[in-house]
Amino acid sequence: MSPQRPFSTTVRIGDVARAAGVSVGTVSKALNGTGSLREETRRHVRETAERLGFVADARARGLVAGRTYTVGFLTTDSFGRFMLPILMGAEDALSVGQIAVILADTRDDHAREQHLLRSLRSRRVDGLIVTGRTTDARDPLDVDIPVVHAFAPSNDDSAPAVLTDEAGAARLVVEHLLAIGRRRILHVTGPERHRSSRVRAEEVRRVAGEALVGEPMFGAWSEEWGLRAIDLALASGLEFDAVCAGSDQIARGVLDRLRERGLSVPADVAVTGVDNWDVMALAARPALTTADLCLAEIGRRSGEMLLDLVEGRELSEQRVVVPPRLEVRGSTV
Amino acid sequence: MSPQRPFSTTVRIGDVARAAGVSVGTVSKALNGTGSLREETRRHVRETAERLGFVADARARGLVAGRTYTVGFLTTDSFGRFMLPILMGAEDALSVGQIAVILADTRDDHAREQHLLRSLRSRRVDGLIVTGRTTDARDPLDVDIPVVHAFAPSNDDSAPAVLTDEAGAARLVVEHLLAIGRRRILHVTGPERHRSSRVRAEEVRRVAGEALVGEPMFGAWSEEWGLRAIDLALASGLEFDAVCAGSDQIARGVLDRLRERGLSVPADVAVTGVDNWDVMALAARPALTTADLCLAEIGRRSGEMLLDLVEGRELSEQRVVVPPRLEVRGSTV
DNA sequence: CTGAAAGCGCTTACAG
DNA sequence: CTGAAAGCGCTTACAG
Repeated sequence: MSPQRPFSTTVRIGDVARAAGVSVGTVSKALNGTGSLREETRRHVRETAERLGFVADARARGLVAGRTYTVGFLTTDSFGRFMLPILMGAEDALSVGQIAVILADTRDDHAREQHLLRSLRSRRVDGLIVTGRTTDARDPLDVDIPVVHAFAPSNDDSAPAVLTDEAGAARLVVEHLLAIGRRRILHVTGPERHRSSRVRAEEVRRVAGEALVGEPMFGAWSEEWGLRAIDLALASGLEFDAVCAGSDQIARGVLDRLRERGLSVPADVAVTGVDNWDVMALAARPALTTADLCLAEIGRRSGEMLLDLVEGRELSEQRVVVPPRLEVRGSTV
Repeated sequence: MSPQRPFSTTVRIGDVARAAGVSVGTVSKALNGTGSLREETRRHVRETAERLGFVADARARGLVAGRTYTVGFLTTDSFGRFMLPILMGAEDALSVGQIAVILADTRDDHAREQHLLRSLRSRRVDGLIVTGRTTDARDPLDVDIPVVHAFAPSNDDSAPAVLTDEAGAARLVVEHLLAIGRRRILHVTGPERHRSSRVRAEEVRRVAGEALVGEPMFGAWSEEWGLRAIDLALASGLEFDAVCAGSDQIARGVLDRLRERGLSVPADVAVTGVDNWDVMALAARPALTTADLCLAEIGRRSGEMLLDLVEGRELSEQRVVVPPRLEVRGSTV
């Protein structure tokens, strides 16, 4: 008896066996529905187990099964807002397979990552979901268990992954702006060093064509940049009837400054965002039309994919791209 | 060999023993620094283990140790933004004790909670951190392992808990407003059914005394309510030189509407929030003075407390209240 | 100083 | 249909 549980009341399979007057093997079979037992025996054992509150020790079970029914959720840089829906989605999918998820946050620290990976190995997790704060690619992990990359892709293109459709999100909003008749679209987005800024800007350019006003304006993922970008655009005499912002935060800055400059949304200028971050998109005035990247869906698909991998099933697709969804609100219509 | 790891390369203690030419017992002692071995043997075994990439199976180890070095993080309602810093803080503290955290999100569903608790029991977690979306109290859990309540208190006052200082946060901002000479303070806060609104409002009333203008205005935790509250206050002819908002979101609505009504902040009216939610407080114009509830610290202390409990140490305090911190920015000075 | 054996709590062939 | 025994991968008294 360990010192930390002086009155440990945990009931073991032997206790159930004794109480039911059968062997431990019989208890195991009765509870797992395996072997061939008389229905009466099975029921009797089950009732006894229930009465004693027996729950089999997953460690012991896993020791012989060769699995732990546990996976690691590794975030390669610090654990931000975007992780939350992904994590929830993954947990959802994995709980179907009775799988628990262990959290590991590397804080962008290599030594810490090594340490966490060692800990996850020692726990013999069945697999890993790897994610990060940005959609920039990361180096592959050196582990010998199944890995699914979620949101943040791997440098190794063949690695199983569930990703956002960056270009698709851009296409969605631009096509919407064109559809409502806008022909002078300004693109204000995040830093050029981020892959998602570059990919989206490229797609905006491609889809908008002639309708793109000036060059994409790269800056920061902040409201402040949204404010400033409008000042810059107006100062340089650009004329536009729509702003396609790279994120909801940027879009909010854009909306606020347009209003302050006496421009009316959507009458004079239509505005779109990306993320569908409720706290931004719904509090915006008017509420923001935006592309939802469906992060929870990304988490869910990642969990399902990992489950397939762990259970040795063939993957239908090695690399899933989750389609974004357009949320139309007052900032465009 | 299980089907899902056809080429399982996992090295076991027996492999190390064979390679090093010693018994498994000796390997165990060498790696754990127990028993009495020749320094040379110890080193040889360690080198061999290192070379083979051996990492001991935590399940097997735990089976004899009577512990799993695993705890559950149970969120009693859905998993929101506030949970994130708490979770990160807890993970920080627990990783010191080599403890992994398993996530369990009940989604406010009783059946789901029961199911998750059963799963956590089967995994023999050493303890539980229980939290929730609001600071309203919840019914105690029926489990026989150590539990620490974080952020969301238990109905059982004697249960170990690490809590926010709701009243303290209110006191901090009101004292600050008084200190900078404001004498007509309006209090705009969340719904009255939330404990945190009530507790804070009571403290605002107590500390502000005569300086409180009208009654506390209960509403919602949203920017929209902040906007509307200012309209209501001005319409009813209230005069005030400060607004003490119940959250950063409310404060942001307040700031926006004050500006739109031509009032200058902080010259005419000073504004404070609660939360120090960067994305709100820093994007506010001007940046928001606010009380930080120090959620990461709450997580950290919860982890430490659980560690003490699990390892059978006496708790110095059964119930810790983490002091909030005032962040002074442009909205008041 | 080192090894053989028992045991942690289960499951699963294998006997009977 | 049920039980005794071996085994999963470790640790820890106990011999020697």
